[in-house]
Amino acid sequence: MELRLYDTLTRDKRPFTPIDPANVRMYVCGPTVYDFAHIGNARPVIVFDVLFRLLRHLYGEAHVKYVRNITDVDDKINDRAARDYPGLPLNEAIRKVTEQTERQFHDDVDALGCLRPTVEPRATEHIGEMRSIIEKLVAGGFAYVEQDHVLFSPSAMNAANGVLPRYGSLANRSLDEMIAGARVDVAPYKRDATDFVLWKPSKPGEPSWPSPAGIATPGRPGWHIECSAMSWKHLGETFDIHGGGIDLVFPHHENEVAQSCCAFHTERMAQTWMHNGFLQVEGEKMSKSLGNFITIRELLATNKFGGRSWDGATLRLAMLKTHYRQPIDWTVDALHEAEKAILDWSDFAKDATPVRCDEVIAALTDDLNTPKMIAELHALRRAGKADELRGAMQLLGINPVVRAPVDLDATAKSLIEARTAARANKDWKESDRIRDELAAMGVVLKDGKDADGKSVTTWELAR
RNA sequence: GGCCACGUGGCGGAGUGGUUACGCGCCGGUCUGCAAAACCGUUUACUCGGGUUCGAUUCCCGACGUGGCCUCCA
Repeated sequence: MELRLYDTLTRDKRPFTPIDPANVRMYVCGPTVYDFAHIGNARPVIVFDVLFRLLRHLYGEAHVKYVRNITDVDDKINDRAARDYPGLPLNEAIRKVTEQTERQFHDDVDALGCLRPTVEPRATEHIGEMRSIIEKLVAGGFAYVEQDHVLFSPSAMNAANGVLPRYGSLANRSLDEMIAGARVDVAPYKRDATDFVLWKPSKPGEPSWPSPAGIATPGRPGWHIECSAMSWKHLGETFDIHGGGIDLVFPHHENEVAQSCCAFHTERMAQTWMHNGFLQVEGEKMSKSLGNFITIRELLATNKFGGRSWDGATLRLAMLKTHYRQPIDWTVDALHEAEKAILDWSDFAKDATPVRCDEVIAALTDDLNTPKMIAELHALRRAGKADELRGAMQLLGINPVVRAPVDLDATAKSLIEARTAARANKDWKESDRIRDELAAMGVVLKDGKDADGKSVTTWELAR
């Protein structure tokens, strides 16, 4: 089965051919660990988890390496640490913040049914690789030292001959366009407005490491260099797939390409660039100021969104209802719809034996067409193919939702008995009154018949 | 201002140069004492204006609208 993926760089969908089918390599930009991940953060995590699962299915579990970094050096982390642990030395406080946030992140994405990546490297454990790349860039004439900063020069990159890509090719804009569009003052240590920071000096008390390029003052890395360093360490100079949110295309991924290709003299950093679209909440951009900011944890464990909590599988299916490159509108209605399907499938396939389903896989191989895939799941349900449905759910990480068995209190039980008696006497008025009373208590009755045609009443709790 | 993406039936959301998406909802039916649940069935679409074509929702141009990037951001 041929896998086709859309590449942001070439802006077309084409057959995916791994550099080495025995070692398919994917890198995805992961979280900056300073606070709970929000539902927008969950989108790339889920989307690329589905791709990871598909690649494992196509090439074998042992032949796919998925790297998702953890950014644990950042101003936001420093601010958070100083705020939350004012009594501690900054470095100690930072470690508390990053360790705790990393745990929370893992708990959340586990609940969403995501597999752990093969490697989750931390930025602070790859400072040596970052320094090494920076040294190569300075030696190659692509970067320069100024006021204890090391800066990358896109114009030097574009002036160089050879195999290098043109700076701006991923973001599809020229250097001139970037200069024209720049709306911030150019820092005094920059030669050109488009130069970006590879390394910067640390203020006293901030995390710091020995600086590269002969700089005496200890410093810390710029934002973009970590991904070049970690992908190099764990995947090599070039690899197959690089993913992330579409907002990362510029400047983050453009700069990664510049760093890696110039350091290693390569034509491409990744063979395929994949970017998921943005998420809105109830038709509006999610923001703290609008009051619609929502974390994964709040969806899973509080009543903040839609007045109730939601299963991880419901959130996952709701996320996959929209193709990953489209913008998605995160709504309560969509969650209700996803939950209806999850509960129905879970019950329908609860005793099934998972078997593979080629139609579902075929939908995914078309650039992760998850809406088509979901249509195939509905088709399996309609056709009564429980084993295939169960197998497809398993492959996709959609874990069946099983409600913990609950018991009714004595009052409700006696009411049900009283109603059964009333029905036996054809006292419909009393029967309906009791049914309404139970409904008000949140107990929904279902009248049916057993195999012998005898009247049977079952119940369930309303949600 | 520059660049990019998108605009499908009541709603969500795929896809295609000529044929059923799918789901939710609505409506109808079966079932039921009546409902609910369940099952079955029906219904409605391709922003607007040009162009290419035997034929366009699908390709091209333009308009309008929405969103994103250009600054930290999934």
